[in-house]
Amino acid sequence: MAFDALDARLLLLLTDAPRLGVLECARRLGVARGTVQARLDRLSADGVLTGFPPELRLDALGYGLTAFAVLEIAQGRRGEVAEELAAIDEVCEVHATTGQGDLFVRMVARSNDDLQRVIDEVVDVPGVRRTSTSIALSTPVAPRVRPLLERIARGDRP
Amino acid sequence: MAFDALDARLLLLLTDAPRLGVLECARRLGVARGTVQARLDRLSADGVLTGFPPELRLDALGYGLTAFAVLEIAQGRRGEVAEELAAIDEVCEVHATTGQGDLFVRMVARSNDDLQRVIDEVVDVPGVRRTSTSIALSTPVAPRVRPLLERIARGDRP
DNA sequence: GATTCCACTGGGCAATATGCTCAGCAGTAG
DNA sequence: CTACTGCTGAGCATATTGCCCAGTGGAATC
Repeated sequence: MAFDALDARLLLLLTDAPRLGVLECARRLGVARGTVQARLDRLSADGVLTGFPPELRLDALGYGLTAFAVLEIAQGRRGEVAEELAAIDEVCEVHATTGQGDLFVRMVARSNDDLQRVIDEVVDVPGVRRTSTSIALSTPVAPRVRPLLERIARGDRP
Repeated sequence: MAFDALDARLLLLLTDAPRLGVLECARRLGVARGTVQARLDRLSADGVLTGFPPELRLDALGYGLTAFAVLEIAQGRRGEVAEELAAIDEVCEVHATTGQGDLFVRMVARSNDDLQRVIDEVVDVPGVRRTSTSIALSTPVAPRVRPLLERIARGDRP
C-alpha cells in the first residue's frame, strides 16, 4: 500500500508532538487506534520511518560552530577517506557528490581553536588532496521535511 | 546545572529507542523515574532538546535525489533570498556561509526532470547571481550527533 | 452477481505507564 | 549548623498499551 495523506498527517502530527501516544494520535486524526498502530508499523517496516532521534541544539551543548568542507580526493580513495572521516566525532555528515568526485563534509566545533583542530584532522586524512572550508554564519532554513509532508497531506501528489 | 554524563546517556538511549517511556528509561539507566522526568524537563527548558522529529527516508517516499547548491547573492539581498528559498517545498536546508557571502542550499527531488525544475526555481529567485550545483551520489555519514553524545556520556569532557 | 481480500472500526481485557505528591537522605554552600 | 538542591523510593487515581475479536465497506477477482 502506498504512502497516503493519512500517513503524512500522522507524521506531521508526530513532528509537532513526537512523544504523543498512539491513542492521542488516533483521537486527533479521527481514526481508530488500531489504524494508527498499523500505519506506524507499516511505515517502519517499509523503511520510510527510521526513528525519532532526539533533536538537539548543538550550540546549547557547547558546539556553537558549524563548518562545511569540500574535499577533493585522490583517485579511488573515496571510500577509504569516508571511513576515516566517520571516525571523527565532530564530523556530523558526509556526502559524496558529483563535481570533482568529491566529498562534502559538515562538522561542528566548540570554538575557533577547536574548529582549527577539527579541520586539521579532516584535512590530514590520507587521500585528501585539496579542501575548501567555509563557516556557517546562520541557518535560515534548518533541516526540514515538513513542506513535503504537508504537500502529501493535502493530496497534491502528482 | 550543566549537561552531564547522565543527560548524554539518556539522550543516547532515546536515540536508540525514542518511543521509550520515562519509566523504561529510568530502569535502563538505573535511576529513579522522577530523575528522568526532571532531566527531560530541564533539557527541554534549557533548549538543548528541541524535540523528537520523525526521521524519514525521503527516498522511500519518492524523493530519491538530493542536490546541493552554492548561491552567490547580490549585495544585501541575502535575507530576502533566504525567505524565497524557504518557500520552496523541496528546499530542505539553507545556510549562510563565509566565502563570497553566499548561501548553501540542500534540496531534494523525485527525478532528474524534477530536479531540473527545482534547481530552476532556486536559480530564478531574484537576487541570485550565480550558482553551482552538485548532486549527492551517496551519503557515507548520515546526519548524526551520536559520537558527540557518546563522548560526553563517557565523561571525556575537557 | 458472488466471493475473497483488506483496511478500518469499535469494543473489551489485563497489564502497565503516567502525572502528581510526599518524606527521607545525601552532598554542598553559606 | 542550616538551607538548598538533586536524587530516591513509594503510593494513588487515571490513562494508555498491547492484544484479541466481530463486524463493515470497498475494491479486486472469479
